[in-house]
Amino acid sequence: MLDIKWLRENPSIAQEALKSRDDGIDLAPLLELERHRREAITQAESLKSEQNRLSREIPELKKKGEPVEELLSRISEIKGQVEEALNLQKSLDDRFQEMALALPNIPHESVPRSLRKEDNQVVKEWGAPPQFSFPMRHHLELGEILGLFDFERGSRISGSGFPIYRGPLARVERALLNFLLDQNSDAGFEVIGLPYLVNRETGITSGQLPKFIDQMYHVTEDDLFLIPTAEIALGGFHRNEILQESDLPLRYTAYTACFRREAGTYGIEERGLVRTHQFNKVELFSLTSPESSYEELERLRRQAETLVEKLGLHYRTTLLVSGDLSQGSSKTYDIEVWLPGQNRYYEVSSCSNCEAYQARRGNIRFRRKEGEKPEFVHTLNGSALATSRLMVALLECNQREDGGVNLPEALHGYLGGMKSLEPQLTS
RNA sequence: GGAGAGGUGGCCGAGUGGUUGAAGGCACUCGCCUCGAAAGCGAGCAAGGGCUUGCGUCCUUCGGGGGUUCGAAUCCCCCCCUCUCCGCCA
Repeated sequence: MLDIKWLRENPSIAQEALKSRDDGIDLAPLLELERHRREAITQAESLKSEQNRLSREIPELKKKGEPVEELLSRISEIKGQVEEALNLQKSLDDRFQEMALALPNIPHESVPRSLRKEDNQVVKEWGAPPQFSFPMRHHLELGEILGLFDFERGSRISGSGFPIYRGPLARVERALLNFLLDQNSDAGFEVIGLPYLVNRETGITSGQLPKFIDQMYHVTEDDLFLIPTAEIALGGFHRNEILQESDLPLRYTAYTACFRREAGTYGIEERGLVRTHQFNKVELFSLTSPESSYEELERLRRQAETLVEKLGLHYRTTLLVSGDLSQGSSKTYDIEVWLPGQNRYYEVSSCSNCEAYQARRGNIRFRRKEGEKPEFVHTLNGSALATSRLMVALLECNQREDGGVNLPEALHGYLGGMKSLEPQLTS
């Protein structure tokens, strides 16, 4: 949600900024509707005020023992008008809310303006793509050799896109999750355990609802939604709160399973673990004052990069152009690891500053000083990290000629001495 | 799922139809007092929104939504949440 007052006062700046994200956005109807809405409010409130004033005269007349019939008929007359005005206001307001909730955030000034994701800027590269002196294997092949996946039974019990990890890989993922949480915790992020199902209001807070409802698994019986990322649940964590300035920044990290319907996406080039309906992810989430949120964004990015570095994976960091930003973000860095099997980089982390976009939707505020007006906080989120693609990278990048895979040193302590995945001798 | 109790301002807590946005207390802010502080005394202290250059003024809000009424924190209905007991269950 954007600041409607700001929008009203800076229509051309806003329009231009939004066009840089999506050509199709036209603010004019929204602003027009907003004007009508305010007129309707003024009208309804002045009528209501009159009704209230007349009502207050009744006890006085009664006290004096004078008749109230005439006054009552005047009131009932005005009541009809009040009701009519309120209905108009309500319908304008509903339409306005609907349009306003659909608007994406304004890109930060440091974000390159372009609608083409090919224009995303690589701002950092670390390490180099692995070179193989033998025929490189796709992670599915390695999985076959090492007995790591069971896609068939995964689809038997759930459907396609619900992979099953077996044997050592299941343990490697657990090691990864623990490693990631420990690292984040050491970096000052509070580890919290979250619900995976959230209510509608929480979905709206993060910007996921109402627009992307078709991408979420929806439990209609209870009107709950399976989270596509822990960010959604974390965004709702402080909903409707007024925090103290001294509370900020608040830093959280959480592991959750993530659920995405991925409606409309094709999976042919993304066989295996690259795109699935359910995956595991550790998330970072910060709430800060407006003036420190961009500093915080760099912190999140740095934290995520450090994790990839400790795992020894080649990556690059890109600054997304305006047209590639997600709904709520003002500025986003993607961290992408190289997947030899796909012959391209794939996102393992996305770090975004949503500024006040989510805070406004979820009414998350803070007060600088006793007696001062509350202000909206800024919220930031970053994956640190998503494990399925990480595991693809670990498998494909660290493979040996015999099909075995060496595991990074950072995980050894979490694996009870296991340092590699070895080809099975029996089948 | 069944029975009961409850949900009021940053917190505690009064309030069963009429200037109650809400007594009282705590916390907080300012002033007096004091060398200074505490105590004491006095004053202030909800959020959102409309109109207004401003002073200000009006509207909404006592878990959420509907209803009754000229008027609802107070009465009625539905829902949500918390607590206790029972049932069921990882």
